Amino acid sequence: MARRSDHSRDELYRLAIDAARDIVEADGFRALTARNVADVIGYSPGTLYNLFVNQDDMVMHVNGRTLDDLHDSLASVMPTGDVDADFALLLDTYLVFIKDNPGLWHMLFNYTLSEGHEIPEWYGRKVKGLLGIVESVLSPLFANNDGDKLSAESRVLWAGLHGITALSDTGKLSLVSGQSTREMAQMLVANYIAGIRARQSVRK
Amino acid sequence: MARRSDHSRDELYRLAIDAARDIVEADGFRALTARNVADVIGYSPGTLYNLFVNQDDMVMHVNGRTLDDLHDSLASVMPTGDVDADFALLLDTYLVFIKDNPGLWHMLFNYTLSEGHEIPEWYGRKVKGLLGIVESVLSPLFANNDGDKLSAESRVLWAGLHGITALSDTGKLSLVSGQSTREMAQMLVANYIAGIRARQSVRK
DNA sequence: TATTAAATTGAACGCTGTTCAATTAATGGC
DNA sequence: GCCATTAATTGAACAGCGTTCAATTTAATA
Repeated sequence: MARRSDHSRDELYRLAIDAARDIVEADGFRALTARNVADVIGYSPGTLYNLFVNQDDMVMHVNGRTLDDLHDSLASVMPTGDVDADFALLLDTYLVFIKDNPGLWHMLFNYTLSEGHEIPEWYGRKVKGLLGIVESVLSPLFANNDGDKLSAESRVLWAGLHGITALSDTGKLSLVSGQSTREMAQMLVANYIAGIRARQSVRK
Repeated sequence: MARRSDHSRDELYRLAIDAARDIVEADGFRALTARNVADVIGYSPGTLYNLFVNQDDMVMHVNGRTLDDLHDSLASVMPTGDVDADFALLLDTYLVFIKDNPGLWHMLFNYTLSEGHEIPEWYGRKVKGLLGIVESVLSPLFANNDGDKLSAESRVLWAGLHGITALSDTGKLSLVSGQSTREMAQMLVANYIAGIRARQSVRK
């Protein structure tokens, strides 16, 4: 059989992405197979290869959507200028997003492209968008002409936070002690921001 | 055929782990299949299931070995009491280890257990050993009776560093700007330690 | 209406993890 | 030295995977 007109190409794309997201949230990203997605949307596996070049590509598109959603979440935080309070809220918003989308968040950072495949350019753009939010919260710490420093510090703090959430998520931090992910993240933020301020006033 | 006496069980275990390590370094952890390992050591795939309960278990054992090697590397750093200098050296030693064992390090943090499988207890013990090294370097910052604080701060800083190395490794940080992984890690360490000191002297 | 072009399928290929009956060799007891 | 037992090893088999592609069918075009 061939050439059904049940859905346009765009509709099909959306169907596939939505099905993929459901599968990932329900059963983890190891269950995200072409046959599973095809079953859910009522098409054959081969059809998916009209939409995506391969599995890596499909995962990247799902991850891209997750980055968009995360951006929307974080963008709801309106900076007041109080860096500590603003960042605390940003952090909690992030942690809520993780709690609400554990499977998708896990795939976002734990699916690894097969050898030789590079992260697409549009993906980097989405990451930059996220970093922009972090920068907007951190910006009161820096002079207006210090944009380079601002973005560098933002990236480092963002990456540092990722380390805590990532290791907690995968259980690779031996979280035997009583401290929660949130507490650890708050410690990192507090010390890091205090460190920025301290090193600025010393002006070495 | 059966019951060759070419190797003892322990020898076989070592053969398998070594072969697995070679495969991972050569072709990435996606190439770490039972058949590939079996081919290298000259046994059949089934034999591997006498040594390991399944693929997850085998990967965990390879990762355990990597943690041991990393521990040995980092343990070569002898703390002088100068926290900044000691930690800088510790960091560089870590980065050298990553550079020398990119495939194994990548698998250590990017292989994810299949749904339902937990990280084994002995794995957590090895991680604790690593954290002990970090603590020994950071300890001059804290009073002798503040062991809890020391280990908490050590874990946070260690996790933060992991975020930077992990995101750099997978290209998920949009490293467009000029700063290298090393520079970012140094920023994190510098600010974090400065933050600890600053917040201690303020004693809020 | 005839022709072209696009979409869809399902079978096929080679790979994967894993299991297990069958086979063989080392071991322990006599 | 022989026999029964036990343990190790195999390879075939199963179900699943990503991916390709000839064949088919329909929509769009002329």
